This record gives sequence, structure tokens and C-alpha cells, in this order.
Amino acid sequence: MKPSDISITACSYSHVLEILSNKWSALVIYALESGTIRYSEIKRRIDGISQKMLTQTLRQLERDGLVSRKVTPSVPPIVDYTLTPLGNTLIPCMKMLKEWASEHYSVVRQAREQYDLGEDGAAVR
Amino acid sequence: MKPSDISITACSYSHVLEILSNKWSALVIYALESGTIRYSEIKRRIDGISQKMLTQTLRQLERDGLVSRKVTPSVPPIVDYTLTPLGNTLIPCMKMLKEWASEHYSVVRQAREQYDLGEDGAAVR
DNA sequence: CTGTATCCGAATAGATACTG
DNA sequence: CAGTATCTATTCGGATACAG
Repeated sequence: MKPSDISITACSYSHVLEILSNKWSALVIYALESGTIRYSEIKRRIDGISQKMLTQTLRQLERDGLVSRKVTPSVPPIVDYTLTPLGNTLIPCMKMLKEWASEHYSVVRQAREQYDLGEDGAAVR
Repeated sequence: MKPSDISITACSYSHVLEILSNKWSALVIYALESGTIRYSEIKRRIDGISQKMLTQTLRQLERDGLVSRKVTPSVPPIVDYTLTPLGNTLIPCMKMLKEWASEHYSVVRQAREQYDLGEDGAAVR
């Protein structure tokens, strides 16, 4: 048993991160948690996302089978997005992450401030 | 109550992802889960990481207060890294992510294959 | 042994303009 | 409304060389 076994175990992490490390993926999934909504609605909810990034993120999530896309060919067209059952299984994980963040992020921010202070202030003396 | 409330809630996600979306951060944390180890040992365990990325990742985790660094000024120098208590609180989250991945990743891969097939094969028909 | 510094190519992300 | 296409700026990551 090599110590580099870690790479194998870590492989799993990579897979998840591959899915939701895209800065917007998590946000989109969270927006869809409430149910089926359409493109423009997602865009409205996620303030700051560009058309390009939203479309790109949705395509990716669709490709991964986490989100389903339903086109109603009217004029103007309507496109609805929904979380698939697979997508829903991700919600508990994301809830946990969110909780970790709200519980511990203030500590992280403090740590950062301290670290950044030590950088130039009392380094060599 | 605006619909864009999501940005506020979603903010939490961004914070966590900010920490472990760096491709190597999760791996490093996982490597440190077993206890205190030194620089070269981490590098050995995470196959494929470059010095630059390892150092960069460690600095970042240290700055976030997730990892502590202890230098023993000998010749040659010894530098040990440990997960801080804060860093340890992240472990359950990562375990959950890992489990999700091992349970569902095969489905994701299948979804991808199907999606990619539909691209050029039976698109219009 | 444990880093730092620099260069370069690749991937990301945003802005903008255009289309069915 | 819901995209696609293109151009650009920034960031990321790897390789290499050098230092305490």
C-alpha cells in the first residue's frame, strides 16, 4: 500500500469539484433548488452573472445530468430549467458546505487579516 | 424581499469554494488529515503537484487559518504542516463530497456520454 | 530540504455585438 | 426571450532556474 494512495481517494474530490468549482455552478444549482424556473429568471436571481457564463454553466450542468432543459417553441421562446433527481442529491452536500461557511467564515476572515498584518509589520524586526 | 436574495445566501457557497476550488487545496487538506507531516512528504503523497503549486496552496491554506506551519531551523531545514482545529472542521464536509462523488459519479459520466452522443448523431433527424 | 522568482502557454471570465 | 460568436483581460498552472 503506497502512500500515494491518496491520489486515488482524492480522485473523488476532483470529480465533485470538477462539477461545482466553476464559480457559478453552485449558484445556479441553488437557484434551481426552489423548482422549475426559466432562463431569464435564473439570470435575474443570480446578480452579476453574464449571459455567456449562465449559458455555459447551464450547458455543463445539463451535460452532467444535473439539470434538465425544456424548450417551449413559442414566440418568444420559453426555456425552463429544472433540477434532475440526480441534481437534487447534491442539495444536502451544498447545504452542508453553506453551513460550514456561515459558521466558520468569520474565523477565516480574521485569520486572513492577522496573516496579512504579520506580512510587513513585524516580520523581521 | 427581492428575488436576488439568492446572492446573499449564495455568498456562503462562494466562500467555501473560494477555499477549496483550487484543484490542489482539497488534496492537500486530505493529505494532512492523517496528522502532521512535512513539506516533502506532502509533495510525495500528492503525485503530480509542482513545488510552486504546493507552496502556493499551503500559503493560502495557512492564510485562511486552516493549516499551521512550523519551521525547525536546522540544516537542512524542516518544515511541518498540520491541520488546525478549524481545518479539521472541514473534514466532514469533504467526506460528504467524496461520498457523493463515489456514489453518483458513474451516473454523471453516463449522462455525459449520452449528451455527447446526441450532439452530432441524432440531433435533427 | 524548502522554498522564491520568472517566463510562458492554457484556461477562465467578462464585455459587446449579433441572431432566430 | 434565449441564446451564439468574438475579442480581450485576468488568472492558473507547469517548467525552469536560483537561494538560504
